[in-house]
Amino acid sequence: MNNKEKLRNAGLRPTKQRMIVADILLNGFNRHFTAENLQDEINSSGNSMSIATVYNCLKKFKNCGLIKQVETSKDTAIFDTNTDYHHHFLNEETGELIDIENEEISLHKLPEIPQGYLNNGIEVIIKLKRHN
Amino acid sequence: MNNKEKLRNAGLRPTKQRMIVADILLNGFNRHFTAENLQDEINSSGNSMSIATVYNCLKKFKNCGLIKQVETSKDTAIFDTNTDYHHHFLNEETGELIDIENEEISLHKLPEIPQGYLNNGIEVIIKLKRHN
DNA sequence: TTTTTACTTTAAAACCGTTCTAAACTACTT
DNA sequence: AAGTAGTTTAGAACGGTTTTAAAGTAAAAA
Ligand SMILES: [Mn+2]
Ligand SMILES: [Mn+2]
Ligand SMILES: [Zn+2]
Ligand SMILES: [Zn+2]
Repeated sequence: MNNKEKLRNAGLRPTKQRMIVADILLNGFNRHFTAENLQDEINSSGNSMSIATVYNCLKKFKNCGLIKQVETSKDTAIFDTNTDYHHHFLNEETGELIDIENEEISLHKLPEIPQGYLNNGIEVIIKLKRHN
Repeated sequence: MNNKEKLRNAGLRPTKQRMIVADILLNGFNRHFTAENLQDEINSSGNSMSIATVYNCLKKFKNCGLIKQVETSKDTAIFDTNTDYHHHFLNEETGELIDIENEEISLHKLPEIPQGYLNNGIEVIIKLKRHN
């Protein structure tokens, strides 16, 4: 499935800007990135895009499930092209994230979900500190 | 141990402002809160404090381990008086956090920590969606 | 096709949580 | 009491993100 189809499939109009973003993000190589990272990459690919559009686009992609946003308390939002169920190591000094594949971890015994709610995703973050 | 001792123990001067904050936060009842929540509570207790001092204080308390900060991608930092090892349910719509005690969950099989790093804390977040 | 409609992009301003600045103040040491 | 190191503060600055509103574009209707 090409990127235009992926966008249409997701219910998004394949605008010029969304295609540029899709070409960068949906190429099979996974990455963690910020809005600014993405805009830099757009610029260095010879294109350009307003930061508002970058954010609009990321919000749409996220709501469609084409990308995810990682749960961290960093002041900058971090997105993830890896939409599979997986977890992260977080280097708190640098903010760097490293994937933990689902098979590498196992959650035995989960707590009871509060009345009236559904489990809508589990995220495990293992914070890392540099060893002396 | 009273609050003044707790502060001294932590290597912090027991200033008037820190005592006000300690009286609110270190009373044995755990809570999740933002800087603004805390300032509101300070105000409604008849005291007042500049927002810079609230943030300074929270940073010191956090660095001393008197409180923690929860890992979430909300745009406002959320602090936690519960410093025991525990986890959270996160209602993504409202931002509300609910504690998951350590005994309620069990992580079997942890991934190998990357070379040169140490495990500096694990946080599990179970995102909740309201059931239809 | 042409026209209409809804959606999208954009630069710029606004927003908002948080940090910085630098001067006044306070806790502790001598 | 005097000295000094640490703290508080109002206000400005900062940085990531969202809003605004006008111009542009994609899809639908005619
Ligand atoms: Mn934050
Ligand atoms: Mn954020
Ligand atoms: Zn990832
Ligand atoms: Zn908690």
